[in-house]
Amino acid sequence: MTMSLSAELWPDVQPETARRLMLAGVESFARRGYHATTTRDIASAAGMSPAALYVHFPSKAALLFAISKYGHEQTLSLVESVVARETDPVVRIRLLVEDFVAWHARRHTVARVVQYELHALPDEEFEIVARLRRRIEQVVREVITEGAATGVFTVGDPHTAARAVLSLGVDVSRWYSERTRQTPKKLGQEYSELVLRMLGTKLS
Amino acid sequence: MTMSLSAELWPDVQPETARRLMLAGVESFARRGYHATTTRDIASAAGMSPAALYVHFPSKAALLFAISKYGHEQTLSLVESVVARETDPVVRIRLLVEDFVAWHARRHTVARVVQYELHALPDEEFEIVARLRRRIEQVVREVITEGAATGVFTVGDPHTAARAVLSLGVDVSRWYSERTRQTPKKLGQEYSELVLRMLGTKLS
DNA sequence: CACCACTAAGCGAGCGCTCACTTACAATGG
DNA sequence: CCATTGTAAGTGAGCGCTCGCTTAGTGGTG
Repeated sequence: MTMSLSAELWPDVQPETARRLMLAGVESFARRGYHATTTRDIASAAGMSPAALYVHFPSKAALLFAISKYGHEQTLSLVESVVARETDPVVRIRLLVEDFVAWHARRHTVARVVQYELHALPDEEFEIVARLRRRIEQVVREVITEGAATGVFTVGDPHTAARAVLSLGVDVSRWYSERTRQTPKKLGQEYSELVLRMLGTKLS
Repeated sequence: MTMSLSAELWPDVQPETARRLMLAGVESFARRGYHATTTRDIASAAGMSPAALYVHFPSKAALLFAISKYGHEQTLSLVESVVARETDPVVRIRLLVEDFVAWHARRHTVARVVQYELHALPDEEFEIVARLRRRIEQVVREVITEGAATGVFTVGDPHTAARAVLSLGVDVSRWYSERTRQTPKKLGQEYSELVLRMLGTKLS
């Protein structure tokens, strides 16, 4: 069974038209940026009239927020689920980077909007996604801090190391494209090796 | 002797008014993004009337191009000068990362525009800065490839490793701010250690 | 006086968004 | 079983406003 991309990305958004608008929004925002895309762009990419957007979303910014919030929740739960099912810091970091990087490659269009368009959000909505971002960073930092405490990691400052790890993942969405000759999964594995070495681990 | 920030950033741009406009542009573009800033924003930040911009630049896009081209040339020459004065791959990478990261921290406002607003450029201008970017990436890749050949680096794919190194540097401009409790120089040194470990070097 | 940097005023285009209206369809009741 | 009513989803037209940029004119300088 195959399902539409929009249904795969946002399974619990209803109706399908709203999902199509989100998909059109993601693609436009990723290509041209939020401020350079017009509501007419989005609507016509979704095969509808300009006014149709406002049946499902109160504003253009609300559409961006829906995309951004959903994307941040997805990456947070991805990170949290690794921490929930593993305990060894080395394994945690390996799987965490594998999944985080693979997601930013496979979903690079969504990820680009999530990572680089959040400043276009109104203050209140921005604060909500900023909280989610802080939680993601905190999880990574705590794993590194714990590994440093037990001696499996050797890092100067866990804060800086966590920043570096996340930078590597986030930035994948900036340069990755369909033409990249490396699958998301493979890239995630390669990056997790780089990160583990960066954190001063002996590769097992 | 102190000199204005704009004169420090663009010593050979004349007259001073043009530099002030570039500085105002950098600050506006970095804060709100290219498409969200208006020519009125820029002009009033430079203490002039909206029309004054067009005395010195033919368009808003041309102002962005001037900023972007200058910034790319600066980072390229930074990278090339390290390669010109050192030969050991380990030393080259260390200094290269130190300088690249420190620049992206100290000049994070300019760097933000350079790294994240280039898609707003018209096709022709975009192609010019894209060429500069490819040269930067090429230099880094070649240093890593050479180090891998002589055995001082151990990396799976030099292409991926080069991407990772640049990602770390570029992304600094996204999160670094005046309030960051680490000087650009210190950050560069810490990052260069992370990178050397990432590339499989024994720290000397 | 000629020149040049700069301004005040404003033009045409296109923006986000709204409004009056139509359509498709499900529920209700005699 | 059909006529009636209510509702959600969508359209075409266009409003009020702001955008990038232009034009006509001004004041200071050599």
